[in-house]
Amino acid sequence: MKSAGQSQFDDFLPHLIARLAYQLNGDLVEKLRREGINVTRWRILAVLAMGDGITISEIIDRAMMQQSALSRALMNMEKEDYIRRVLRRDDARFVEVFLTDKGRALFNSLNIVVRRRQKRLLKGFSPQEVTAAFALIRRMSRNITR
Amino acid sequence: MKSAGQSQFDDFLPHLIARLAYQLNGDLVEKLRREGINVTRWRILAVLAMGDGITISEIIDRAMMQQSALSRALMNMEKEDYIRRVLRRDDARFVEVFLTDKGRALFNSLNIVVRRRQKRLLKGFSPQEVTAAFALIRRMSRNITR
DNA sequence: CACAATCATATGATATTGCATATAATAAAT
DNA sequence: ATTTATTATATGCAATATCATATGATTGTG
Repeated sequence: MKSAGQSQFDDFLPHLIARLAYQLNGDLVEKLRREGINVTRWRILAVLAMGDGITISEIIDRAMMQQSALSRALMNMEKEDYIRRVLRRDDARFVEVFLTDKGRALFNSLNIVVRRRQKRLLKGFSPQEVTAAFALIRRMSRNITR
Repeated sequence: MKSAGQSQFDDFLPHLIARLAYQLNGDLVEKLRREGINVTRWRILAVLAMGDGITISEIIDRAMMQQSALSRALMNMEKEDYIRRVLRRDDARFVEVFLTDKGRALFNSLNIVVRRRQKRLLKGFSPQEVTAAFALIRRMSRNITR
């Protein structure tokens, strides 16, 4: 009875994906905790490290979070001097967000460790399999957004 | 500069997976909101629907959440008569959790809708591609847990 | 049998999130 | 030039999550 239930779950792909993301996350959380930050803040750092001076709305798309949560996270991160917010000159509705040196240093120190996760995730995959993995995830992503 | 950053992100598989899970989640949230429940509660219902009478610890594994969060969610769901908790006879450390009729009815009404997501996720996939998709996700899952 | 160790769950304190709505700046319309 | 809409971000408040620790039950040990 129990094993039947379990297999029913394992046949449901959205659940398997959620589980995989959860596992990946748990792995990350441990590392981040030692630095005193959480996944939300890590994502913000990562997004900004790929290119700063972007607006809140742009961060939302890339960091996968809600506007209100982001707004508050940025407020706290600014207090702690990881980022700074600057009103855009020609249109003061926009806030442009920049990494401080402290923020960039934190990103760099974590990124080395975090990048290893991809290798672990793809351990034992042939180059073709790696390519296929990327293609598959992207394809499912597109299926959902449309 | 910005597009380079974006592509750097897109080459990072853990991020793509997190994004896909996030998209799936957002999609789910909309449906659940109409019924007045959240993703946490949905997962609990789903896990129990696969087989009840299980303990908190067993739910944790399957529903992908923390013990303290689960404990509180169950407390609220019991108040609202979706589940009930019963101490295990021979070992009162354990709590066995059961769906009530109300809980089961809610699960059934939502499950029909939610199951369609898998079809959408896999839209345009051949049977072989579906098989490959499951295999891939499971393989990455195993890579992470080890 | 007392006593420590272990296990399963609950809870206090605090932080974070989510929803709804407010504010503030700019664009568009009359 | 006002008024109205729209866009971008912030915020009040309630719900939830997290961390650390407490409680209560059982098992093992001297």
